[in-house]
Amino acid sequence: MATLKDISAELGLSVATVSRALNGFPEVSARTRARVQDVAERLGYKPNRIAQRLVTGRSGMVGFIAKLNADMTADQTFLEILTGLTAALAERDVDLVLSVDQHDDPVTVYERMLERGILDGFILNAPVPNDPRVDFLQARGIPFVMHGQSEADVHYPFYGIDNRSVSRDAVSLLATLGHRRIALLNGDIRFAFAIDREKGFREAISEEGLTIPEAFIGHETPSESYGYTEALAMLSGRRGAKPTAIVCGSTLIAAGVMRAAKDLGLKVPADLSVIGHDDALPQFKAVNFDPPLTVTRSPLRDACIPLANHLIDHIDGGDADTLQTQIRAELIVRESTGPVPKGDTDPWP
Amino acid sequence: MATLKDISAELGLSVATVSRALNGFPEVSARTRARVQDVAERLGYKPNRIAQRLVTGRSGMVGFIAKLNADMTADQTFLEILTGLTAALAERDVDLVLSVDQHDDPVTVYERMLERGILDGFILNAPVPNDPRVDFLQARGIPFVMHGQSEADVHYPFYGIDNRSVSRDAVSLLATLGHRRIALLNGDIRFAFAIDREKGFREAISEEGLTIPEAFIGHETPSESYGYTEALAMLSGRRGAKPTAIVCGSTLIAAGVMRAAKDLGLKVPADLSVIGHDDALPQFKAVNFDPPLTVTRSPLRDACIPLANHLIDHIDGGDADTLQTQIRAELIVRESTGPVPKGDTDPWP
DNA sequence: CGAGATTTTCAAAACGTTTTAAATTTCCAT
DNA sequence: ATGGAAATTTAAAACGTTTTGAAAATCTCG
Repeated sequence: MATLKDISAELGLSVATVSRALNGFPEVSARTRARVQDVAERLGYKPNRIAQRLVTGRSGMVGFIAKLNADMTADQTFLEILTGLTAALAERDVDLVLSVDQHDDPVTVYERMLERGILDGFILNAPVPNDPRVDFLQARGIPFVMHGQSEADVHYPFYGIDNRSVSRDAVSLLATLGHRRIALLNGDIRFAFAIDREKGFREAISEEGLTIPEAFIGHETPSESYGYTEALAMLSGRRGAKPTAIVCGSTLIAAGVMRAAKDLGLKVPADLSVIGHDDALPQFKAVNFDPPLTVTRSPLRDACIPLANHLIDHIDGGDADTLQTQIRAELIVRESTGPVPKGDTDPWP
Repeated sequence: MATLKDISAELGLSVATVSRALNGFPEVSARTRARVQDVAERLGYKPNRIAQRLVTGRSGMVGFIAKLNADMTADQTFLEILTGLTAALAERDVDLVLSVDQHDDPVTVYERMLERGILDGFILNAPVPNDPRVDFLQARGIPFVMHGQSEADVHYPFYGIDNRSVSRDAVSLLATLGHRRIALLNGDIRFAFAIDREKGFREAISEEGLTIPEAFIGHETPSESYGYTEALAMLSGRRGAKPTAIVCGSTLIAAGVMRAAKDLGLKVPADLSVIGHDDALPQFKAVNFDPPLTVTRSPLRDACIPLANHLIDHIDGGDADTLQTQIRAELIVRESTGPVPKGDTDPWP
């Protein structure tokens, strides 16, 4: 591996000048810079990250810790994020150090990774209210970026979608179609995104002058089978009046709901409207549902580039408060939503 | 962060002695060592990896590159390996740098990660015959460990199962049960594991004095739907004589096969015996199949610790030829295999 | 007690980079 | 030419560790 010394020896310059020339410092003459770049190119010089880090305190490496579910599985969304993230970070010459957390204490893994002293920062996802990781990292002054948001007024960089609006848009569409009995099958309520979705849902429901019985709000780790069993329970009439529309926390849940409808002989959207939130995972497409699923959509992959940029900019000294982005998910109306069935326009009893 | 200098200053020793004391060098007196360890403990000293790497040439970081499928997905096995690997590496104080490869050229990502000069080695998986990554890394003298094996006589560390025996054990069991028409639904034949499975399958078949029509050997990226459609084609009689037993490359394929059997009104194992290879993914258990699936079993998770150890030992100078392990998968007979159906004992026509 | 051997400790160099402070060169107006 | 300002380059220090070669301390035994 070629070093600065090799280049400087070749040109009879000092390493300092070579370093400056390569790093675009203004005080090196154009001629010298060109000669240096030439030789650097020819020798295939790449700065040694390790040496750089030792003096600058930066390593060009950030950490990501994947939290496993209780059943020791991780979901596809995690893979999706990982894929996009490594690509986005690579674009800015940053590497990703990964750890998979199988423990219960949320911060010990962060602590352990920090001990080695090789990380410039972290990417966090799936925030919970008053996320302990935030306190931990802020207390130590470690930069991080959050995918999503746990509270309203925070002072760290984040990128995420407006989850309240996700539910509001869904409810608003359904209300416009005349639906009065709208159920919610939400994601795991421990997480901020699900809390916000529920909040937005309740707000929108009451703004539409509607109500929502507690039996028709559910939340659990998204899975097809959760959607199936809950929808079956709701649509069978076992819980009283049946919903005419179900808002789903994910396409996976929506798939289960649609299977339940099918098994009960209900037509979508004639008898039941279904809407889901779509993270746009490549292996599971809402548009291929039968009928194609109406969704609020925000591809996970889209989050990766801003996430990487926010973090790196913050590490580079960027002000946290300016590195906050919240976008609105797109509402895509397909064929799983339709007018409320005639004669089914009563509100919940 | 406490440094060696802090400790040496506190004790009035040189940093050299402190370094030696902490690293277990024999020439430091027991008394001094104890004092040093004491202070190190009290100050929470952790060696700075970056500085260590600069002088030793070791970083304590290894790379893993996940290759995405054509449809941009990655499978659960990848997650499983990642989980086990980060845990096993952490046990020996090594970190995992991850990259997800979305390109076609298999080595460019390795090249890019090497450029940064921060990796001690790589963990490779899913070898193909004459794997180009092997040539590339060997040419550069970069240590690596392979999960699986592509050829018989290799000079790099590896850990994997004997895939020929996987098929042989399956065929042998089925032959003992009287089956004469045994089909194979293998994994993606580009990979060494699938090639070996097919090789072992053909060997065992001919050793049992049987034959195998080409129409009843299939291979594709494992999926439930692949198992379903292929089994449907084979069992419908569309291809001529039907198999009485199907050997599956994965439990996923086996699940599809069993669904096909069910849809055709065939009972397992009365009408059809099914056997699969089980990587023991936590979210998908062969024992929960209906009926419980007979498998050759080798938990992916089990590979992670030896994989990590082989690599680290190799980086530490261990001879590659001694760091090679091949284990035999366990045959677990459950209820998806049974005697050949009476009157169905003819060989393939 | 003292020479020699052994054990223990130390100062300094090294790894490859960035950066500070100082030195040199170049340029411009007198 | 000359003085001084501006532009460019340099030597050296620093980051935190390991390691080399030498020095100091301790032990051994006649």
